[in-house]
Parts: sequence; C-alpha cells; structure tokens
Amino acid sequence: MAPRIVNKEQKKNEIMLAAMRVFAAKGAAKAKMTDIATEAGIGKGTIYEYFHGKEDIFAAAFNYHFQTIEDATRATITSSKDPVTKLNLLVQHSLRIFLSDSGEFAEIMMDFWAEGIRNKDSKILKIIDLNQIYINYRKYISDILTEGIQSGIFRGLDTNAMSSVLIAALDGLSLQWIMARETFDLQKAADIMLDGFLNGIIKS
Amino acid sequence: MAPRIVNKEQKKNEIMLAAMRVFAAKGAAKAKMTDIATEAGIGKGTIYEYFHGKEDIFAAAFNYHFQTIEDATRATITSSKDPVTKLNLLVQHSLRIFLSDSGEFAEIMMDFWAEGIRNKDSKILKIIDLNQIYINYRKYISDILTEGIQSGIFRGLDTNAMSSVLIAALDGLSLQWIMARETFDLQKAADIMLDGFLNGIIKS
Amino acid sequence: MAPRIVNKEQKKNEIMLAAMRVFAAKGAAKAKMTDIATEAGIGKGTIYEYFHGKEDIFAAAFNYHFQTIEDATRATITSSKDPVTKLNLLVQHSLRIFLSDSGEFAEIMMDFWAEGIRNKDSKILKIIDLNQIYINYRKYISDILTEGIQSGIFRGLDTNAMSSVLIAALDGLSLQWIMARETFDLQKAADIMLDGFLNGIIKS
Amino acid sequence: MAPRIVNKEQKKNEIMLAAMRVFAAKGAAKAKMTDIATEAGIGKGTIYEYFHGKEDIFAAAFNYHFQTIEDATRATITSSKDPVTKLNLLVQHSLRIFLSDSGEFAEIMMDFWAEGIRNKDSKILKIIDLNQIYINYRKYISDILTEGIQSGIFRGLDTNAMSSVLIAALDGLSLQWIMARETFDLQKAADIMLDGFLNGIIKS
DNA sequence: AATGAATGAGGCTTCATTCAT
DNA sequence: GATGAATGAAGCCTCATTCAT
Repeated sequence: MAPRIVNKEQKKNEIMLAAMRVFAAKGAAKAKMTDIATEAGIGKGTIYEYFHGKEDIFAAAFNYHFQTIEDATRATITSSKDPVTKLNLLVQHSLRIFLSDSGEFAEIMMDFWAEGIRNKDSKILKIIDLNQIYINYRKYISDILTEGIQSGIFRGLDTNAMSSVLIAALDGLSLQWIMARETFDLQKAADIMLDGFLNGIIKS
Repeated sequence: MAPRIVNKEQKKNEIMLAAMRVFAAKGAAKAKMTDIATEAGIGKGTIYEYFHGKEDIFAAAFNYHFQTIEDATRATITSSKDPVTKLNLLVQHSLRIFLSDSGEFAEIMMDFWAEGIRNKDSKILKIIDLNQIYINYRKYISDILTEGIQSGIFRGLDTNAMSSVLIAALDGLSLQWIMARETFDLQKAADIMLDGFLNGIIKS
Repeated sequence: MAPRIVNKEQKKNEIMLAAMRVFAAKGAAKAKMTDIATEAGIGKGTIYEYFHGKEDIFAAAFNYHFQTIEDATRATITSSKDPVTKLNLLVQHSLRIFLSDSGEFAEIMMDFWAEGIRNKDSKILKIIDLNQIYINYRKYISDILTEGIQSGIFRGLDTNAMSSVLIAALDGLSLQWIMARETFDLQKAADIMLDGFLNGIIKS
Repeated sequence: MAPRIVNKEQKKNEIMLAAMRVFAAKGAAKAKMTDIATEAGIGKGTIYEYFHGKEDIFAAAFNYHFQTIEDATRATITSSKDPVTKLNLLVQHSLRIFLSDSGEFAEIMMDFWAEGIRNKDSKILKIIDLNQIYINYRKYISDILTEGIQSGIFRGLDTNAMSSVLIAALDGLSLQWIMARETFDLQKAADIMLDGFLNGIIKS
C-alpha cells in the first residue's frame, strides 16, 4: 500500500556526507553530481529528491561542518570552569575534529573558506556566512580570556585581538598540516603554540 | 619597417595580472576566459598566444604570486643583521604585500591554497608546489631563529615548530582580515601577535 | 468482506478530467505527471494503473472531448425537424459546451488542435484523428443543409463548402474569445455570425 | 587580423527560420536545440551566440511571423481605395501568406496560438501578445467596414463584430486546410466564404 | 490497489578552445 | 599577431516511468 519507507532526514545527511567526501577529494568546483551520486551509491536523479542542486548541497555541507564544530566546541568549553583548562580543551578539541575521520574533511576547509570569503557580501546566500562564524568563535575565546582576567589568572590584555591570534594560529597550523600530513606534526606544533600563548598571558 | 614591437614577456604579464584580478573577484573556478580577456582589454583568442590555457594562467599566477613574495621576503630579511629586526621586517613586509594593491589579490590566496592543497601529490602539475613554498618559508624563519639562539638573544627552542607557529599566525590573521576588512584591524592584530611571540622567545 | 469496490472506469475518468484541467492550465507539454496526480488527489504511481503513460492520457482526453461534443451534437440535432432550428441549436450548443465548466477546457483546444495536426499522417497514433472528426462534423452540417435545400428552405449551394465555413467561423470566434474572455462577447458575435450565415442561404 | 566576418542580423534570421521549420515539422515542444542546429547547418553552441535560449527563439519566431503578416497586410490594404476591393485583397493576401513557402509554416500557427493563449496574462513574456495582434487585426478590418458604411456601400452594421467573424472564418478555414491539405480546397472555401460575407453586408 | 522513492535517458546550456581571416 | 565566431564536450537538471512495499 505504501512505497519504500525512508528516513528522509537521514538519507539527506548521507548524501551530504558523500558530497563532502567528494568535495574533499577533488574540490567543490570539480566535483560532479555524478561523482556524488556514485559515492552515495544512488542514482544521479535521487540527489534532487533531497537537494535543490549543487549549491544547495554545498551550503548544507558548509553549515553542517561549522555547526558540528560549534556545537562540539560549546560543549567542550562548558565542561570545565578553569580558563586555562578551557583553552587547552578548546585547542585539543579543535585538533581532534580536524584529525577525525582520518582528516577526511580537512581539505574541504579550503573550499569552505574560499567560498565563504567570496560570499561575504552576497545577501542571496546568507546561508553561508563565514564571517559570522568567526565572530562567534572569537566571542567564545574572548569570554574565556575575560573570565581569566577577572579571576586574576590572566594579565589584562586585548581579549579580542588575542582571540584572533589564537584562532589564527590554529587555522594556520591546520593549513600547514593539510599540505604535508606525513611530515608535519600538527599536535606537537599546536602544543608548542598554546604553551607559548599561555605563557604570554598568564600572570607570572 | 619593422613589425609592431611588443614585449611578449610584458604582455604575458599583463594578461596574468588581469587574470589575477578576475580570480580575486569571482574565484578561479567561476572566472571565464572571456572575463580575463575583457579585463585585459584584448580578444579572447589572444590569450592563447601567450598561455596554453586556463590552467596555465592559473599556474603562472600562482608562481608569480609566491615568487614575488619569496623574492621580496629574501631581500627584506637580508637588509638587517639583527634577528629581532629581521622578524619584525618579515611580518611587516608580509602584511604590506597582502595589503598592497588595496588588497586586491588577497582573495586569491584562498584559491591558491585550495588548489595548492589539492595538487599536493599530483606529479603532473608539479609547477604548483605549495608545500615546498611553505618548507622554504619555514626555513627562512628557522634560520633567523637559529641565528638568534646562537647569538644568545633567543632562548633555545624548537626553531622549526616556532617557524610554523609564526607563519600560521600570519596566515590565520590574514584570513580573518579577508573576511571582514572593514572591521578587522590586521595591522594591530599582527603587532600584538608578534609582540607576544617575541616576548616568548627572547631571553629575559 | 469484499475489497474496496472502485469503479475502475469512473476513476479512470476522474484522472482524465484532472489531467484535462492541468492541460488547460499550463499546456500539455508543461503538464507534469505529478501535477496531474496532485490535481486528481492520488499518488503519481496510481496513474499508471489506469493509463499507459502521458500520451495515453492525452489521447484519452482528446477523444473524450470530441466524442462528448459529437454525441451531444448528434442528440441536439435530432431533437428538431426544421433545418434552421437545427443550425441554431447546433451553434448554441457548441457555444454552451465551450463555455461550460466556466470555459475550463477551452484552452485545451489549442493543444488538441496542435497535436491533432501534427499527427495527421502518423499511422501510429490513429487514435487521434482530428481530420476525421472534422469530416464527420462537416457531414452533420452538410446533411442539414441538404435537407433544407430539398425542402426548399435553402438556396441551392455547395453544402460541403458552406459547412466548412460555418465550422470555421465557430472555431475562429472561439479562438478569439479564449484570448480575451472578458472583453470579447462570444455569444453576441456568434449570433451575428449565424444571422448573416442564415441570411445568405435562406431563400428570400 | 580580424576573425570571420558575419552579418549577425542575417545569421540570426537564418537560425530563426531554421527553427521555424523545425517547429512546423514536430511542434515547438518536441523541437530540440540539436534539431534546430542541424537544420540551420551549424553547431549546437552557435545558437547561443544569437539567442538566449529556446524560449527566445520561439518568441523571435512568433513576432517575426505576425510582424511579417501585419506589415504585408497593411501594405496590401492601402494599395486600394475601394472597401470591397480592400477586403478581397485582405483575404487573398492572407491565404497567400498561409500557402506561401508551400505552407511550410502553417503548422506553426497552432503552436503560436497555443503559446500565445497560455501567455495571455503573463506579464513576463509580454513579448508574445497574441490578443493585441488580434485587436490590431480587427481594427484594420473594422476601419475598412466603417469606410464602406460611410461611403454608402455597406449596410449599417456592428463593424467590430463583423471583423471578428471575418477573421474567425479565415482562421477556421485555414485550420481545416492544415488538417487535410490534399482534400480541402482552401482557396475555393475562402472565396465562397467571402462571397457570402460580402453579400450580407453590401447594400442591395 | 496504491504509492512515492528511485532512476537515468535526454535536454538545455555553458565555456574552454580552435581557427579562418 | 590578433581576433571573435564557431564548436561540441561536458555538466546540471528535469521528469516520465518503474517497482518495492
């Protein structure tokens, strides 16, 4: 009486993940709908039952990626009370996300960044708002720093600028790791970085 | 009566610069050959007198960009003897390049990075070897750090890791600036960053 | 406990009528099977339980439309004995059919005509034989005219040609009405037309 | 120094005519861009150098068709002073256009009508305004009738309604001819029709 | 009997590249 | 050398039809 029953939400997610794998492998621009369909193990036309088109998939992947990170980050941060521990957790956590799935999605970041930058003014695709994501991210860290200052652990400092620096260092290191996964020790570099960072802000 | 004398090399360069402007404006993937021709003020077919195709232009732009930076960086560094001054110059110089031409070419970096990452193994397009560029870059900074250590100015430290961190911070800050040029003070953030960085490595 | 009893013939008819409504609204070419299913309030797949495909529905609608007209016309004509009355009834009746259902199906005529014309040779789809329908239609009118001539009411004339003219005028007026329902008074135009037509053929 | 020189306007026209031939042969809906390209003896992509897309070609053909008719009609009418002669010329002329090119474009009318009707409200494609064309057409004829009335040749009558009837008869006869070119004598039917029409309006 | 999820052939359109002038 | 008209491979998307449930 009824046709095949599918969990539409779940299948949509599966397609999106397949798309992300293809994006990561060959870049969003060179990813063909056929590639995505094949990777998802479905027919070309089926994709359109779940997405409006290629841009829609990209936007979904974009938001999924950053939302996942944001959610996890928020959870991580609130799991501790000590600002230093919080920062430590934040960095470790960021790396873990990046390295998870055997770093499968790391390459995507470049496409997300590239597209996110290009769409920074476009009112049309406000779905992709990379700047807002960074603003949020800085706010998280800024709050931790302010906390640390108020509790006398950190020196008085430009919390917003320092947040930018910490994020920058993390992004930049990840970038270098993507280019040379085998030879670049991301974990170690990040540890050294955070060490120096904390050294510079903790009251001696 | 000699034929019109055109400096082929110069014209090729002009086309490449036109291409970079288009790449920056709409992304390499969405840049059409027609756009480039129009921007360069020439006919579409003429481009093929100077380049083999779109990929060729991209590769040329890629190498030009990084070569320019590398050359200038090398020149900058050697203009001083003091490691601290050298690092200062390096950072200031990097920003200047980035902000030059009113930051016209900043957006391109994302495409370069994206493509550079994707081609990290590709034996075919060894022309684009982003990793090697980063290796070189780390080497420059590493050398400065080593110099500083030997002359007793800097503490003993993992020079390679510290180089990575410095580059990472610079890249990451630039990224944040691209996304919000009006509201993000790149110069200030970089100054604060370098200040903290030097603080951490200079012997007290 | 007998299974739900559905009058297959009736449901088929319902689907066809739904299809006609969609055809009328957006044209047969742009009518999607989904539209028809939605309009009929059933599932897309169900249509195929009653029809072989879209062409089948179109053919069915085509024949239904003209058969309905033909049947009704025949009934109308035989309800009177006087040739003049017959022609009057014929015209009034044709208009009524056209204007019925608030002219819902009027737009369809164009698609029927277009497709009917295109298939004028096609041995395959002999189901759609618009020319035959017109031949029949002319025969009806021709017979009435002959009747009138024999009973001395009408002047001697080319009955076949005059039939064509009457049909032509009716078709053409309907066409003009379709294009401007609000401003074109079809009833009045038809009355004037028939008045002139009868004037020309009735013995003075 | 310069590429192939082409008369763009002329080539555009050629493509449009090729398209009309294809439209006539298989209907606008079933006409593929490939068919048009082949018919025009050019590559598929070349069409897009002259038209924005399929709809654009259709609209161009539509307007060309009616504009041609309108222009020629206007010229024909003004070539005489006598209302009766004018009407005669108008009818003969209309048939000639229809039968010209061996009636190659006759079938198109159905698609034009169908599409013109469907677009009667669409503000978007005001390019295709069939109703306006009919309004103009009725005006031409109406003016002739008024002329005849004023000069005492025609009886007083509803000029607008009579115009509609004349156009209707012409359209309707053409329609019947399209369906059975071999067996239907359009010229004769039109003559008989006009004869009756004039009989009805000329003062005895 | 009824359904709608899945499909892929087929169509439209884009655009890098070629080449006649 | 320069050009832009011409091209067709390639990609995105539509939608009639199938079929498992």
